[in-house]
Amino acid sequence: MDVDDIKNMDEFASIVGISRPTISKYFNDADSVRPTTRLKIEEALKKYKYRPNIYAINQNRKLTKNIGIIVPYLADPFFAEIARFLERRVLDFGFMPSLFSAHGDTEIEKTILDTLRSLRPAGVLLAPLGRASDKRHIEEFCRDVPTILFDSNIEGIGEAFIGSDNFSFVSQTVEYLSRTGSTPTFFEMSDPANPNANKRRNAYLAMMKQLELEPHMVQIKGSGWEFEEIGRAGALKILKQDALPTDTILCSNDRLAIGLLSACYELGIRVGREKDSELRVASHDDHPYSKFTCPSLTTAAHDYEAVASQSVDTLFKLIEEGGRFNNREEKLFAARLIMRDSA
Amino acid sequence: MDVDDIKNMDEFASIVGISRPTISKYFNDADSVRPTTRLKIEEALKKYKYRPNIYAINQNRKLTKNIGIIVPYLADPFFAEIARFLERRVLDFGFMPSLFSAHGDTEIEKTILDTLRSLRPAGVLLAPLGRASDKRHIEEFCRDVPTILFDSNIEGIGEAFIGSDNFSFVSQTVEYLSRTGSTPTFFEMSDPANPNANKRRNAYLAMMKQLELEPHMVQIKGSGWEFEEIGRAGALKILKQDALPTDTILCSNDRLAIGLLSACYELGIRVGREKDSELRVASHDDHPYSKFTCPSLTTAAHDYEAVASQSVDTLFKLIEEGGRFNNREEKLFAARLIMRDSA
DNA sequence: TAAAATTTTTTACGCGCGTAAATTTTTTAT
DNA sequence: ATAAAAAATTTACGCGCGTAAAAAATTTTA
Repeated sequence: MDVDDIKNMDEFASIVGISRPTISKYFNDADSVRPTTRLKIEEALKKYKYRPNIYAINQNRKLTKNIGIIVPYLADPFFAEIARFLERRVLDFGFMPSLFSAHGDTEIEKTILDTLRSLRPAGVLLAPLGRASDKRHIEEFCRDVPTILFDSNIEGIGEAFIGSDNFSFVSQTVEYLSRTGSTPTFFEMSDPANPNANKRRNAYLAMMKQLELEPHMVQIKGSGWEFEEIGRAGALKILKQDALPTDTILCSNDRLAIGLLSACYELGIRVGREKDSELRVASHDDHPYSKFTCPSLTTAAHDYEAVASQSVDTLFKLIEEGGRFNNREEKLFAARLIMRDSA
Repeated sequence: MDVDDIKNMDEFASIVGISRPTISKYFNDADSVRPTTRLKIEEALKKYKYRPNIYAINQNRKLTKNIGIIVPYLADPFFAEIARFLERRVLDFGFMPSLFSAHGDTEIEKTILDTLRSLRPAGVLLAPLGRASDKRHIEEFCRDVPTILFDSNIEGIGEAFIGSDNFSFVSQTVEYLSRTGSTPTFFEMSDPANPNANKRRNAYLAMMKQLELEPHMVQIKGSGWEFEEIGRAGALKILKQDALPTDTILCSNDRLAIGLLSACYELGIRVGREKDSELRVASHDDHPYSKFTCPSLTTAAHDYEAVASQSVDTLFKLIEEGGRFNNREEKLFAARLIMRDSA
């Protein structure tokens, strides 16, 4: 008989013939009870499919089994992808991920933080908006909830930061481009909201200096998270003016590059590393779509898996240690150069 | 003084000088208390920033304020986009959205359903995987939780379905393509997991019959959710064999088209409606990236806003009516033809 | 100003489970 | 076999809030 009108743990306990506290213990850690009783419980579980009430559980536990995951913009496949890895890994630890997107909006990010606080999560993985974030708000949140920052760093906020080593990204692309052709011109937004963008700019300048090459920058205007459109509009303007200092472009990120490549196509500018090409284009991130641009995009790839794993592992280490680290760790992962047709 | 060591509603009540049941009433509906007391509560709320414990609330309410949102694949920007609209609208109703992605996996979809059941949500918005879904599992879920299906229909499951009118999509593209050039060949996966794909195929055949044109189909192999890669691989094969019946392609969806366009580019096949073009390509969905393909993609656009609004509105109507409709409504929205450069 | 209607308070109980302490039972080691 | 260790049980309390019913206070209406 498939009876599922079991209302509470008491009823279930009396059906199994085991006391409620033991059942409770089982649900907190299945290995903490004797194998024979565990078997009895699990057999009964299949017949009667009872589940403890989540709200009653979390009301009494000091620590819930929730892990908050916040990304700045989920419509960006890059974040959707990393969120996927994070979710999986959180589930592996037997915790429950809750995914939120700030949709590029400061107020939404704050609201999410407030909401999350009331969920009393065991920990939070936060990729902040960046410059648009309300730093004080985040800081206050981090005082109450064990939080790991990823992707975008905010100095001194959160118990640790896991991200990508922007210098590794840019040094590889710059080295490759300058070795195989003319000097790369750096293509970016003039006033980027993301801290990685600034680090990439600095890395470009440092790398050019190191190679004793003259740096060139093209900075386009735009705000918000519609990077493809910004890149496209900016590129159309620059290309029509014929204002490119060199015939090689290094984009700050792939989404700008996607926009730039569409502009090149529209203007009939051949992009690639072949002889009849007028322009080479490379970029950073290995965006899920960079394989399908025209031509396919040479780029520096994140190690999604590593960043996600390290973030989650660090968070659980943090939780185990009571929510505080003695010193704020920063772990950065190197890039892997992906050679495709655009450069 | 900014004191926030208020532990429970009792403490807060005594600080405000109002009884706890009244405070409780206020949090359930701010308008249900006298304006003067409401003011008193809200002033105190600013000073002491107390929030009722979410778990204790939901334990005793028959109905929580949670709304589950499930999409099949969040790394697809189409779903990320519609999820954004849904979240916003749910928040407007004063409810709390919880977003989940099945990541294209049947088991994950089932797990999400089980998880969601234990969250006792007031209602659920579900875009199922499609053919890969465990129909019985979903059906069982729908018996317990008021559920609206969107995007992908499963006959008879859920209290209503909100989606796009595939015939409207395909009829517009077919009509346009056949009027302005040669007969469109339908490009699709041979064994699509999504029910919309089947409806689009049927719509294509019906429309061709209506126009008294000979239908042509190119069906490529592939499974999973990496549609761009599938489209690209399939297109490379077909194009290399020179096996296209006509010089106009209508893709079942934009993601396949993105892959196809990258294959065309690689093979040096000029796509567009200009005289020197060899191929015209059109598609359906108005994917966020279809504006940036090379050339930009002529497509039929979803009314994201309308589908999202209607879905949420219908869900709340359902909740108000106690979780059951007398007859299962199906509401379909027409497409809008977006003319770009590819056809 | 009194009566009627509304709001608030008081009182009291229950939700489903965590958890601690003391006791009993079962398992493992000697 | 007996002692020691481990696991399970019993007992009992608390978490923070919803909610119902009755009484009291306030506001509105006549």
